Amino acid sequence: MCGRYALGIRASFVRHQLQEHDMPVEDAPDDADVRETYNFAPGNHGLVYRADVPDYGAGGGHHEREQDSEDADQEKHSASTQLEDPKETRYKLQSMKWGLIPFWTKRNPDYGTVMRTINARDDSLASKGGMWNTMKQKKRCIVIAQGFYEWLKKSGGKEKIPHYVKRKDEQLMCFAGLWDCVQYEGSNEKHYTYTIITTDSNKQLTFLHDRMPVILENGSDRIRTWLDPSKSEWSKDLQSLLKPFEGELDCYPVSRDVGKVGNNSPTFIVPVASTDNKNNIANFFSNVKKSTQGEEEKKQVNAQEEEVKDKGFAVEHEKGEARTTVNHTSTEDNAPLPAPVIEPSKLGLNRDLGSDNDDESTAEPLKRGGLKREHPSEDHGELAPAGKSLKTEPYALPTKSPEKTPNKKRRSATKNGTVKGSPAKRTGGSQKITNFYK
DNA sequence: CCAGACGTTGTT
DNA sequence: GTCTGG
DNA sequence: CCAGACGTTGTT
DNA sequence: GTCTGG
Repeated sequence: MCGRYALGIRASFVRHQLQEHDMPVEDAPDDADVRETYNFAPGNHGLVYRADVPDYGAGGGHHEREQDSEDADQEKHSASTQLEDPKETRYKLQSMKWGLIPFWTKRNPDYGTVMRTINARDDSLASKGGMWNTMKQKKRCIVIAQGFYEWLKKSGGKEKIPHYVKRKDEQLMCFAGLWDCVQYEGSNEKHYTYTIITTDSNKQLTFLHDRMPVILENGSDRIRTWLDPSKSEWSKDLQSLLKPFEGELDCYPVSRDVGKVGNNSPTFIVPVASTDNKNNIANFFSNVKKSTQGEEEKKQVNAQEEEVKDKGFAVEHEKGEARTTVNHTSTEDNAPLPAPVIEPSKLGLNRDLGSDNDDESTAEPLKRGGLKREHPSEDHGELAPAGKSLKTEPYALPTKSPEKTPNKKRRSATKNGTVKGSPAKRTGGSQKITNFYK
């Protein structure tokens, strides 16, 4: 649950929104350090809101390296200083990578890859030990999103229909989360990562799934409690915050295209046609026209909807929702939240942010196609992805010399064993092989 | 003592 | 790092 | 979370 | 089926 969400807004906009909700932001990352996308996936760099406390383990903190004791002392000191005066606590937005890697991880083939740590169960936090132990005391945070996706499984799990869930008031969605900071052996680079806490679904969403992210009310005392760095010990207070969302949310089917991670479009958070979807565009039109028999109407409606999409006009329009008139400024960038107007040229455009993995294995410059539609004929050819000409390239990639050992064995990321060869390998340059198995 | 796990989801 | 299992 | 790969040799 | 990449 909650393995994909929408963050099609800029850090600077988020900062503004938070501050309007009495959530101060003393510092924020550059827009460029955050993956601004309607299709935010694990491994991407997202936005985390947290108390500005020391990283502690940040570099391991307890590693036997360098000025360890000096470091620890200093951190302890500044920590206690802050703990004594919660009112002086500063809060900030920070860019972090989704998929938590504990500070004690030794090397790259990380925990996040091997173990799935994009989520943390509320009940796992309740129990004593475990890997969340250190983080739940001093590294609680809020993960910022516009809303999240969930795939409804139909016909025995064969069919998966993506749904989008957002707040009714169009405000940012605040997930309860945990963060950590790690420095791998022999490196000075800090890696900040986070996880989103999940709990049981509320009644509204049980039809979709049995789990949902913990959503805290913007600017609420609950958020303040959750982020309060002076609460450095796990308590009933804190545990009791991790409950299913009590308010009502918006939830509706969206384009299947969101399933493919490379795709990105503001249409992903817009309702898609479906007969039992009250919010969708098709029904909007059918209400206007209110008439005629099924098939014919359907066709027309669909046609109109496509039209709407292509024109870049897509609104979820109904019951006079109070829309907080937002940065309508430049058409240059993605408009905040269910965009009233969407730049046509923006549709189906992948923002060229490159790979969002900060590992050494980054960069996959080619093959960044546009949004694939179900009806390719609609392509206006307006955007020809640069680098389409694989022909001219000698190789698909300047692959790092493929590791000669294709065995599955992975070196532990948490222990020091003696293994020769470079750590962390990914095999590149693979071609397509069809149906070997099965 | 050391070695190894430390997680979630979903599917069966 | 911390806890559990052998 | 979903989509997509799932291989080797030898040559550059 | 299972693992990796995004």
